[in-house]
Amino acid sequence: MKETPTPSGVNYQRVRDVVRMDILTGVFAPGDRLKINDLVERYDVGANPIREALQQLRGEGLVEMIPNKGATVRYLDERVTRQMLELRQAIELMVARKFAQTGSYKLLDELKRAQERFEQAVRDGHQSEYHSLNNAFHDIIIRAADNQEAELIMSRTSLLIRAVRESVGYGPERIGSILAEHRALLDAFEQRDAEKAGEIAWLHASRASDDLLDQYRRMMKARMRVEPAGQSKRSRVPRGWTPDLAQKRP
Amino acid sequence: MKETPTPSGVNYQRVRDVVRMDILTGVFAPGDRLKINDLVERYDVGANPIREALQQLRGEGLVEMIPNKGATVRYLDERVTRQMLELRQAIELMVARKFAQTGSYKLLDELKRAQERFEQAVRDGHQSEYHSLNNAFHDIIIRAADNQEAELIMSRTSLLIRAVRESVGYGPERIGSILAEHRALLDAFEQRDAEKAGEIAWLHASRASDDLLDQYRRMMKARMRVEPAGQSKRSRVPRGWTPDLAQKRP
DNA sequence: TAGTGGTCTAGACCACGGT
DNA sequence: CCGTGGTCTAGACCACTAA
Repeated sequence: MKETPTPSGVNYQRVRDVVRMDILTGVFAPGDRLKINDLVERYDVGANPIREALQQLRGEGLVEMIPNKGATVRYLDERVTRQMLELRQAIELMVARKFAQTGSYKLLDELKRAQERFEQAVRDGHQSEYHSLNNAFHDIIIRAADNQEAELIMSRTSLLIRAVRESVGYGPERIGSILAEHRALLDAFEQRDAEKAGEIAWLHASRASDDLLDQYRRMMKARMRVEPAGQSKRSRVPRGWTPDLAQKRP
Repeated sequence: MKETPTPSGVNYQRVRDVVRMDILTGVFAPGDRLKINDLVERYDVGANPIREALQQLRGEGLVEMIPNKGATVRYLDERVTRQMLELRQAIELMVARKFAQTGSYKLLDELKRAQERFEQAVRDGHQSEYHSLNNAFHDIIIRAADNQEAELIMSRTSLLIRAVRESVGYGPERIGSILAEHRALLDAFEQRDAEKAGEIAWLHASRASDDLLDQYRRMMKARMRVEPAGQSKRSRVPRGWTPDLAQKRP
């Protein structure tokens, strides 16, 4: 038994990790209030580790906190989703350029093998593996850029975007173009053409964005039809709650 | 008869804001330990608001925290600085493309006026205004992108990079090319040429990066000469530390 | 005005590093 | 194994809101 069921470390880390997981697995839905007392009971620790965990998750963009009002699971509206996707697009372009310029042949080989595995899975119709194999491909490129700041942003936004993505999966025609775009990217890398690689990555990310935003809108529309007023499992949102949390002091 | 000369809000926010300011104004230097007890005394609050403030600053990238070891002001080595500059470069490209595509003529006018003010200040030799006028120009472009995520990253990294930049200023030849690059960017915007605008912004950011990293290395070398090898990053804080807090109770 | 729930303090607890 | 300093708990305090 090498796997610990609960994360290790000091309490505020454990709470942070398990709340993060609970948010990402849908135990807490977007908009749900995260009350200190509920969490105290749920995780059997005092209020302060809870508060610190929530502050950290706020820093990760998973949670919104308002002084004297409390924390809620961040609600991703279309605008914020678009902003994240644009940011990812910019980073994808940057790391692609950098890979074309400085990526070692060893990494290029690794990338080719990742693509091979992806294509094989598609030929075999193993849909459940698409997402992780696609991620594996992009991770190699990103990690090669030696930019932890960018990596951090990519992984954080991945987590948030996964919530939207996980319910729908890829359409069959989209998979085909993903593979084609990856191959074009590999070509550009092999030619050491940074600008071309960047453009392909940019376009690739752009198509992925359009795809995801499409699905997002479809999801919203369906949800609206089925469930006019959402009510979550544990903590209910107070009546008259407005999802407008974006208020900032200029 | 209660005044609030210090930032308002709940304690952990006040502490966060004032510690941030103290870091950025050099009261706390990179590598300094931020001990809970010192801060408790300095700001006259309990440990927990301090801890929460530090957790938030950690999320902003200003502070490093290690469980059971404490917090230190984040030390920006050359690698991290480069990573931030690359990230900013990617974002500059993205927002420039977006401005060329969707920027209103009103904003374009605003941008031209900002550039005018910048050029005038250079003609008049008002060096102290260069930095803020340059920022003003770029801010217009970034804000037009309607991307709070990207804006947040730009402003956070600005704060961190300012610490390196503030000591040196711009060389006279660099200022000339900055102005030329801005004019080229304005041209591309006017032609609505997104790709060209992106490339100019990319190159512009690239030159700024090289410039800053150059100065960074020069600074390090000078520091090394003054303060040779000695003890490494451990125990950088003198024993009888206790900063002269003349500003504790104004 | 009572209730709910976020915030803060005092002090106990405990991990680590030095001697 | 003692001191320093980070972590956590219990409970008081206080902001907001519903009645």
